[in-house]
Amino acid sequence: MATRTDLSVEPRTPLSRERVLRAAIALADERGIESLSMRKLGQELGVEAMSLYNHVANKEEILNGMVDVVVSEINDAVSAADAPFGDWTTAMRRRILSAREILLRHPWAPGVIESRTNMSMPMLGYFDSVIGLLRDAGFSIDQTHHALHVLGSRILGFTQELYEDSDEPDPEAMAIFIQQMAGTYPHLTEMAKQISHDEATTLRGCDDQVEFEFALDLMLDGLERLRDPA
Amino acid sequence: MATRTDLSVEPRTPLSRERVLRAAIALADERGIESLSMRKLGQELGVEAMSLYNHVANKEEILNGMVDVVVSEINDAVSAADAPFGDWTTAMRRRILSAREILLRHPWAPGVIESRTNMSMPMLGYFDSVIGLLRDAGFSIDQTHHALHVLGSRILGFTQELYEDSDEPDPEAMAIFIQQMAGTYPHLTEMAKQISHDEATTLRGCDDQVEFEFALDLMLDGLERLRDPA
DNA sequence: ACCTGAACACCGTTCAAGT
DNA sequence: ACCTGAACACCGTTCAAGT
Repeated sequence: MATRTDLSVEPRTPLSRERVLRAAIALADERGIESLSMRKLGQELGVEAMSLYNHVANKEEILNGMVDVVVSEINDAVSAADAPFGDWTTAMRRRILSAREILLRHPWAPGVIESRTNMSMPMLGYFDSVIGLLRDAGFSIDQTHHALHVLGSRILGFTQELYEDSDEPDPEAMAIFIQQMAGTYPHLTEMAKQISHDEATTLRGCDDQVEFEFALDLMLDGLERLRDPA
Repeated sequence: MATRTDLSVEPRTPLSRERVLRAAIALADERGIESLSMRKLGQELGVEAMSLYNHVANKEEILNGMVDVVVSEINDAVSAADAPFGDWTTAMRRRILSAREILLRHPWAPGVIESRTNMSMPMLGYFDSVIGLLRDAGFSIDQTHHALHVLGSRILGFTQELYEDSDEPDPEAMAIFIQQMAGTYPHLTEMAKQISHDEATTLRGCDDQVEFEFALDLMLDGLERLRDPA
């Protein structure tokens, strides 16, 4: 009982670049990106921090690798959901929303993606297919370039969250805030009042998914108008 | 010559919260936000790092304060440029572009703003006036809320830069890249080719100001259509 | 070939001690 | 009231030494 008999099956899986990346992603998913240090990652793998350097050059390369794994996941998802018919807006819409689904499972990814300075192959592949979709729809190269800037990070399924609503709605604190700030920030309080009123139905400050799709559709509409000038 | 006579004028200006923040902003502007450590900031002020804690609670509060200074700068600029006539799109356009002008002088600001978790008074004031502008233009509260999500960080004058083009254009490396990647990423190379061709005129990969304004105008058009449905 | 311990140069921050 | 030195608990990373 005290000793494992079948040593050949689980003989302390050897370290590898892939295993390091998988562990890093799991750690960031579960405990947040700020918990990802070389020492803690080593600990998670039952190894000293210094051993990691046998498989990755440095922490920066771990972050690069983590992004690549996630973007590859996105590439697989969108190419699986590829349908060769329908207009380009619905194709783009579906693609972006499935990218978003994946990124929602990796809350650290947007920040890390943003901090990368070099394009990796999975990322190049993703953008190449997005550009292809727009070109096939009839956009000129210039228009396609503009479209990428319009959609921005939304192409990958995320947007900059200016002050994400705190996890706790805390209607009482909100009520106090509204009362105190009514004089100083009349327009803001008016809006906060309505949002906290709607809260009964949506349970949160605002429904991020709804807002994401609203903004996405507005941009796709604007681009569609650009493509085929009346 | 060796001794300063007029000691009363520059008798080693006493430390203060304001002086700490000003030095922090100057340091981040000149040497990048990654150079902003308590020890280096103290050094810049001719003081030990630990002295800073007499004027700010911790580094987090320094970052909060830096953002507040910059956002106050934006508030001053937009209220100075306030004109009570013209349609809402031109008013919003001017406001956002002058915010952008200020943020371009503080390259660290977008990242730090994004990492804040609490709204400060200057930030609340800025958003209140943006909301007021939209409400006065006739948008409903819901529409105004959507508009904020559509514009996102663009309201403050910046957007997430997915891979900012490296500072050095390096046309030779670009040519090699294009040749190597042509088979794998056909659409991307087609676009890169055109961009590096235009480079003669624009001197950079792409003109960020032009792209920012293009995206902004597309969004303002989309919102305007929403406000007054035909 | 892979893993380790000790060490280095950095962090933010606390605290008792100085003036 | 303000500043300081020493110290603590953390970082990423190097390197000589182990097996």
